[in-house]
Amino acid sequence: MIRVFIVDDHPVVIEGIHSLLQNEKDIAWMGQAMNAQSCLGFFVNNTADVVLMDISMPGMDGVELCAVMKEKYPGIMILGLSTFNQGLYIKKMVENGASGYILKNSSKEELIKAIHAVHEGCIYFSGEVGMALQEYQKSSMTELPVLTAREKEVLELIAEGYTNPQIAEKIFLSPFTVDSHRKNLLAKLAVKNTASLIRLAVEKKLI
Amino acid sequence: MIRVFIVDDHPVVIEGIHSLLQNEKDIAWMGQAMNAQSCLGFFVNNTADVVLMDISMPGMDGVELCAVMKEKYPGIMILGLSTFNQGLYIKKMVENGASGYILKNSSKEELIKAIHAVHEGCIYFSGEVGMALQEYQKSSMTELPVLTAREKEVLELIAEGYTNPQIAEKIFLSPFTVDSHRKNLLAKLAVKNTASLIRLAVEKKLI
DNA sequence: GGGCCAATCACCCGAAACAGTGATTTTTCC
DNA sequence: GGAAAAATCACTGTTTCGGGTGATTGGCCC
Repeated sequence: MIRVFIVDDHPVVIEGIHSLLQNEKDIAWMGQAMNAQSCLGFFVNNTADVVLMDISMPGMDGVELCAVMKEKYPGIMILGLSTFNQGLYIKKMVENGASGYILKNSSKEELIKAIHAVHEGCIYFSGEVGMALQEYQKSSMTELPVLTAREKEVLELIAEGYTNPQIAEKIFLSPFTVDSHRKNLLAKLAVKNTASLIRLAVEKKLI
Repeated sequence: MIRVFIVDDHPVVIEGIHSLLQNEKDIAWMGQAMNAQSCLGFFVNNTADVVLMDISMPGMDGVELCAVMKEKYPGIMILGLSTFNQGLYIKKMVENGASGYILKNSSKEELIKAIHAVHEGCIYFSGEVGMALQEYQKSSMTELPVLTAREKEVLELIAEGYTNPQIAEKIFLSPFTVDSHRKNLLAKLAVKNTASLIRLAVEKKLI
């Protein structure tokens, strides 16, 4: 028996999902909340196995609530719920501990499949969500100028916190040369200083 | 009918999975490869729906091969395969386009469930793998000193590439004050310069 | 009300980064 | 074998960073 709780600020969604689930024999409806506070209030004296959580809510949003819930009750599995199919939100939700993510217009089958998968400890994204997530991952890595081997090497060392003279010593080059590579990196990646260089490098997974 | 291909350098694993799948009516065994080159060779004249891919192989490893395959044949779904249950590898594999990941000691049911999910475009991680991935995410965010609101604000602006004087102007402070916050950031996060500061900040998702 | 700490501002100094310019050698590729 | 790209080194400024040191104010907690 899987005990399910839902947090969503739209009564229509709560009702809709409630009715989709009410005839399922292995799913028990534990209740609902319309905002983060009342959700946290519920779990003081109660519990559940799986929480369906809207990603956008007034006050504390789903992403934050997810982190708080997982901190307090690591055993409760969270399934993200949203009308939007956007990679960024999905990723954030998962980084904060959600085990899956489905769209509000999912079919009954998809919903139930997701609840079961999440309850078993699996991580699950339904078809369209999975696609969106992969598209998002891909989009964050395209359109990058090609860096040479030396440039990558220098970039790595800069990211590790070494200065030009230290890098020069480490890879047996003149500090002038290291400085040249550094300037080329700034130019190629179109950034103006070390801070934005490293940020870009980490975000685009160059290092 | 789901056409399945496998890449793994261990004949035992290939045999084992082949025998697990051979009685499945909706799964067609397309063939196998024992390294990246022969896998790429196969797909020049053939195709498949789902590729089971070992993560560690001699020569080009699964993570790289995954990226290449997805680049050339975006429609082919890739399911990572490994004996190790390590968050880092799983994450890398998914960042490179894999749609799921299972352990080599998975049960027949898990294997088939994963193949179906991946074929439908879903992203799927079986229970223990899902746990490992979440543990890994969590571990990358712990043990951080608490930053004050101002420090976070300054950190964000540094990461955007602004210098101390520019930041001072932007948030109406003395450049000296901004510099103080900056030095506090370096001290609190125990890093020696802007490069490592920004790297840490991005990796720990402070910005 | 006394202690704590965030937030603010101030100065000095040496080291590092950044901008600009130019040059030579080695590798790579057609 | 010759052009293009990468890799190397060099010098000169100016700006920014980072280390050290210290001070004042105001809010918060017990």
